Amino acid sequence: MPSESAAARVARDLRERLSAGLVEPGTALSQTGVAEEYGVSRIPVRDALQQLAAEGLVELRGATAVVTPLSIEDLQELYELREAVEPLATRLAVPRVGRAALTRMRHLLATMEDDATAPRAWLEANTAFHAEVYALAGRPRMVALVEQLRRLTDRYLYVHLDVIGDVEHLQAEHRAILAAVEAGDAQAAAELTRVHLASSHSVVLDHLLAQEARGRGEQAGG
Amino acid sequence: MPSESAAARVARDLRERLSAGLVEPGTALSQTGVAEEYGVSRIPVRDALQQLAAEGLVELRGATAVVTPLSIEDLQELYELREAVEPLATRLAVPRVGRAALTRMRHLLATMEDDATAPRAWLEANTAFHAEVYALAGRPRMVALVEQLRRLTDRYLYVHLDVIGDVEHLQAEHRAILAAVEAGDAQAAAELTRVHLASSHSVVLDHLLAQEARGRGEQAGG
DNA sequence: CATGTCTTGAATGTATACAGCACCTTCTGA
DNA sequence: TCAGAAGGTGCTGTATACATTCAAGACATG
Repeated sequence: MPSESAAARVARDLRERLSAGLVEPGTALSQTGVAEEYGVSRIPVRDALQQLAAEGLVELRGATAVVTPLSIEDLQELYELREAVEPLATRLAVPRVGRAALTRMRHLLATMEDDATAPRAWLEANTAFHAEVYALAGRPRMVALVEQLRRLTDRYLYVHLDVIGDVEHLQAEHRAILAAVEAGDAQAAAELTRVHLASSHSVVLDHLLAQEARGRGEQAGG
Repeated sequence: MPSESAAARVARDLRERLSAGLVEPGTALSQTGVAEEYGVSRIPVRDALQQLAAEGLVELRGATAVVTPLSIEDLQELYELREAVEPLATRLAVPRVGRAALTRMRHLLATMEDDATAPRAWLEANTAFHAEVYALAGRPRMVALVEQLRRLTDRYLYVHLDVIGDVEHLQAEHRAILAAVEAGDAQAAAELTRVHLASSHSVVLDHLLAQEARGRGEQAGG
């Protein structure tokens, strides 16, 4: 057995590809096809797909696994859940945030504010910035849930990669969150996190709606 | 293929047994052993265990799956999550609650208040009572999460089955929730749900602590 | 030309088979 | 008697093989 099982390898790679939106939502992932693609048998693929299904990245429609479709309702629900859980995780974590985490957060903030940072790197820094706080909540299930929800929303973000990093008020919110965390004000940090999530939701939703309207326009015009 | 796959059957049965606390937490569930027990091969068992691991009922410690241990910290975290999500689901669902659901809820309330109801039946009615509301939230992911969290907390409840149904203020809270739902007051219903969860948490925690103290006493005395 | 049926193919669910690893037992030597 | 090594036993991960089911397409028929 290699250092990592084939199932884990397939799951990790597929998870990355799916949350980065590299596979069209609605695509059927046949066990046979995935197995051939990764050069393994169907058993580890079954394991991987099962896990991804549990994480919500694929749906088991009857027998076959299909990449979970994107929808405005789903996006809404995901952000509702995040707005419920992430402020809570923030509130629990703030009293435990130490010097080292704050240093790393400042670094990540600087990376995000650097115009030279590519959109994809911006998104990764953004994820890491928030994860720094959550990791200190000492709530393993909560952290796992937050990561899972973030991966699911990432699929919506990657569609609009070009614009997300440019939204100035998101950056301002990051600075405000960091300030509250530094001040040890858990309640404020939690509320700022909630507002920040609402902002993100609104940014993505706006672009999604605009895109949809554009799509309809083209359809009607062409 | 039978009407239901072997993997689904094993998963459903194991899930039931685990959330009912019929298997000692910490027990290792070997694929081979479970396979023999259900008279199937290891492949469907792998699928089932994988799914249960994703639901948090078992932990994959290295290679083997062990029944997730119970702990006061875990109970705390589970209730923190439930208190974050269930009031939200309630708030979203209340405007959609119709006549039929209210009737069923009244029935379930009567069942719970009937002294002839056995503890286990009480717990099932309790679950169904709350599920009536959540199901109408129109949030599939949220509902799945709530069910998952409830199953995980059930493991703690079943340990103290004999006392849960006797706590009068839990019954009173149910009546209050039903009243708020009937009145269409989403905000009140949500807040009452949060309080109700805090009550449940406290009831279970008290008994868990008492049991632990008793255990220590016996250990010290014997 | 539309429609129903049959056939063929592919994909899944599952069983069996094999290889590697870990832990435990046991035996040997000091 | 105790420490250490050798063997065995049981587990997992994975590949291969087979039965079953579902779907699509071809063909006959009204």
